[in-house]
Amino acid sequence: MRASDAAYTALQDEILEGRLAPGTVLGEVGQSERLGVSRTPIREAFSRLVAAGLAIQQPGRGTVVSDISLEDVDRLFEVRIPLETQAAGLAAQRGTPEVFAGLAEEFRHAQEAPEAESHYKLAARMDEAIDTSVGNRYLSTMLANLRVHLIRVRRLAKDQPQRLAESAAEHRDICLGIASGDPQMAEAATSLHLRRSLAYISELRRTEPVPSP
Amino acid sequence: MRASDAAYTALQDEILEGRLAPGTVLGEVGQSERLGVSRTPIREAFSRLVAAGLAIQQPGRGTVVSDISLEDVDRLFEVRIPLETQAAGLAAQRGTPEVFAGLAEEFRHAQEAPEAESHYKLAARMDEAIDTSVGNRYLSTMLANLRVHLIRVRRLAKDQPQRLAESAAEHRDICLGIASGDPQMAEAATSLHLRRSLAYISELRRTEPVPSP
DNA sequence: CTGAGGTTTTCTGTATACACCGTGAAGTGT
DNA sequence: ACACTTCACGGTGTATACAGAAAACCTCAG
Repeated sequence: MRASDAAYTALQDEILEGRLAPGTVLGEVGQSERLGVSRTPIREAFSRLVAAGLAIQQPGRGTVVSDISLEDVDRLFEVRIPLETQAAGLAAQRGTPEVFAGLAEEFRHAQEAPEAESHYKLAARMDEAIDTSVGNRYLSTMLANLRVHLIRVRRLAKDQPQRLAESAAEHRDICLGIASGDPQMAEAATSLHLRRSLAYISELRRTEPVPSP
Repeated sequence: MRASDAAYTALQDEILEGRLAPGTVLGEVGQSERLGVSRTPIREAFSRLVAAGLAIQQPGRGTVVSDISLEDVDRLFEVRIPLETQAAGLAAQRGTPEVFAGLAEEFRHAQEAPEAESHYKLAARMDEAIDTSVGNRYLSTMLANLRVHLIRVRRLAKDQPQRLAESAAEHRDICLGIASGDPQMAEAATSLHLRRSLAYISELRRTEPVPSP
């Protein structure tokens, strides 16, 4: 493992988990001392953080953790909905039906016993299956970039068990649509799922406008 | 101007212009001597090239200029069509109609005297107007990443004057759709333009499968 | 002539030293 | 008392030196 990779992974995890709050100023020397590596790998890690959108470089002040709020959810979904819809449609055309039929079955089980950790694990496997089925590196890269930010959003909108069960059912519909080989069905199921997710988060935002002062 | 920025700009230009052919191995020491800077800025430039998808890091061999072919056009458009369609629709909802009405007028003039340089300049201005109208940094970032690759594709598919005139007319339709404030009209015009562009490039590929041995 | 093993060379990854810029604070002059 | 200037400190940007590893080449044996 390269030191720069380790530094990037550590910093990314801390930002995604909220341990490094938005607005925190990251100094090269400070982080190099804290993580026990030289400034060179830290610089590379900072560059990658900026490229991923997790931090921004302010001239003269240094690198600061980028801000994320529930307001960004709308803008994230404006990109996510068309991209994931397209991905699902292409997966329906090119994927192996048995793979997604199996995933649908797993989501059926997950629907009965909603649990956040395993749910997101399973959803990640579905995303991976779609990625490999589509076989488009440009699409995969963009979706990967998006998912990093979605992890931060997920922290802001803590899911309730009821929503998790609904989400599992919607994921199952997506898998069934892909397995059936019908692009429009897969696209419709994906669009429905994402719009319901967005509606759920928007409802949360309306209920409690400020989750953390 | 930082040395790392200069190095990145120089390398990006050379890759986009084809002076650095795909498959070329870029050594840190070689490029540092050629560009007259140290290895440190070169390393940062390489990282940005890899992040942009213009180069890939092969373990042990170094950084090589990524391959681009007419086969990639299909995959690029699989991402471009949904993203640009979404952007046009959002611009129709949020943009200033007068701006796009003015752009439509400019495209009408460009349609009468097709010229590649000014055409792409004008198209870039339209993209910029859409970006600012939408006001979504995630969408803007992804479109910017895409456009880098589209420049390389443009080199492979040299436009004929007839196609340029058609393209100007299609751009004009997009601007008129956005100016009218009708998202669906803007989306339809965008989808039509992109699909016709793709069809034109696909026709080129069918005609001359190997543009450069 | 071919293959395997060793050596050499060149590469990247990391650490560190130095220079420059920007900012902030303190002191002085008005 | 306020404002302006200057000095100092911390920061990033860049250069370079060193270590480890991998690949290519050369040599020797079969």
